[in-house]
Amino acid sequence: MIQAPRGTFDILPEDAARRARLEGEAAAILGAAGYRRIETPTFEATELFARGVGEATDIVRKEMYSFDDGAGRSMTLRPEGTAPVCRAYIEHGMHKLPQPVKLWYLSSFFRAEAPQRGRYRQFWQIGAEAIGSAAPETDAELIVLLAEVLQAAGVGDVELHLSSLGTPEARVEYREELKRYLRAHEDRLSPEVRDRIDANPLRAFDAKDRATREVMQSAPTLLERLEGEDAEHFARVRALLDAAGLRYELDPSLVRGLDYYTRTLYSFESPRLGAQSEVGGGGRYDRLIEQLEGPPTPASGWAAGVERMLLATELAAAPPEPVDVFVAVADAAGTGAAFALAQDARRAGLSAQLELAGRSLKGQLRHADRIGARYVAIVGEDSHASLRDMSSGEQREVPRDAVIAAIKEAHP
RNA sequence: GUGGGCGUAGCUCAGCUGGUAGAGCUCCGGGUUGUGGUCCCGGCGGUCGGGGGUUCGAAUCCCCUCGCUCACCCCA
Repeated sequence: MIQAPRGTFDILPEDAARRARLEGEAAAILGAAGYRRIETPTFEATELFARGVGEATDIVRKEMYSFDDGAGRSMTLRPEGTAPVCRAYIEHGMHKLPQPVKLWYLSSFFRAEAPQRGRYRQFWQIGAEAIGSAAPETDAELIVLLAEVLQAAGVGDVELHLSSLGTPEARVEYREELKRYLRAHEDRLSPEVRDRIDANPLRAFDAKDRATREVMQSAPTLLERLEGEDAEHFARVRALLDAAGLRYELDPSLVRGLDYYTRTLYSFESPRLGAQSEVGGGGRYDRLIEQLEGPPTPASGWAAGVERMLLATELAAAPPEPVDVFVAVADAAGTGAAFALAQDARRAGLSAQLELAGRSLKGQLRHADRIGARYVAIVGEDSHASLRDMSSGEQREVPRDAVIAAIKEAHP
């Protein structure tokens, strides 16, 4: 049997209905804040991610689905949304629009990871990006919007972790300090952390290894080294969140695996999830546009995992569409008339379903009951139809061409 | 890539120490010679994940393999 590829899944009708609801909630919240929808291609030039996400990241090093497009160019199924949106911003000259340009998307992404609860190889994210503003208000607003989307999705009991990375220049000095500290305690670090001391020392804060964690407890943090405008920016973001009544925890160990982040950094964690507890997160990325050969442009944004939100919520599916009339056939002679009646009913604005499985009349009535049909019109060979009210059980003979009017009269 | 758990009908599962595959739900038909929701009867549906081995005999024991899943790692 051919199965869906490992780490992928089918979205069956019931699940699709839950997703449609989630999409509606997000569209309303983001739309009200002036964010407009954008969709970018499912695949992009590999170079976009190599440069945008960072050559040193796990995503680029081992998680991309890349392929040759047949003309010698390397393409990659998008592993994240920020770099493509920035590419579109640059390509369409959006720096000439009023800034910031506020965009949101709901798209699927692809990463070749080992699947587990809340982590898939094709997954969906809702994301929002505000490009062209360095203001701390932009970060705070984005965080508040993400909190609202999560709230509307039914993911209420989340914890917000907040940090700041400063600017890359400010980080250089700190990185050296951290490297010196790690080397001094090298013997107690896990092998993975030790191997990354030079490549990515900040990731040591992420380690789950016990001895490493103990070492990191007394490690110098970037948060305490923030100075000047970086410190002011962060203080302002915090003040705005405080004023908005949003609770958060300062988390100096918060480190994201994407290279493009600067300053503000955050994640929302849900205790209802397993090991993959992050439902959404993001931050500021003031250098990315420039790195992709656009004009120097500050920006900020986040992404939230659709599957993770759905795992952490009780959000019910939208109720199924009501069926005004089910057109049943009493004998084969009536099938043509039944077909026409169902179509006429739909043109008249009713929802109508037709018997399509060759069921017995008893079976047709049972089916009509299951799908919640309000009326059943039983069409036979003569020019009349039996119109049955399924809730009362009352049934009367009606001229076939008066069936629709009779239903509309009862349910205007 | 590494480790734990699990793979029996479309779904949820039973099948004890090996004896020749079962239930409930779903679906279809009938009871009502043209009529739903309850009830009754019947039917459709299974290479017991796959391969090999032990045995007179394997869903059951052994080995290998594949898949799913949770975790490490990483992240949404």
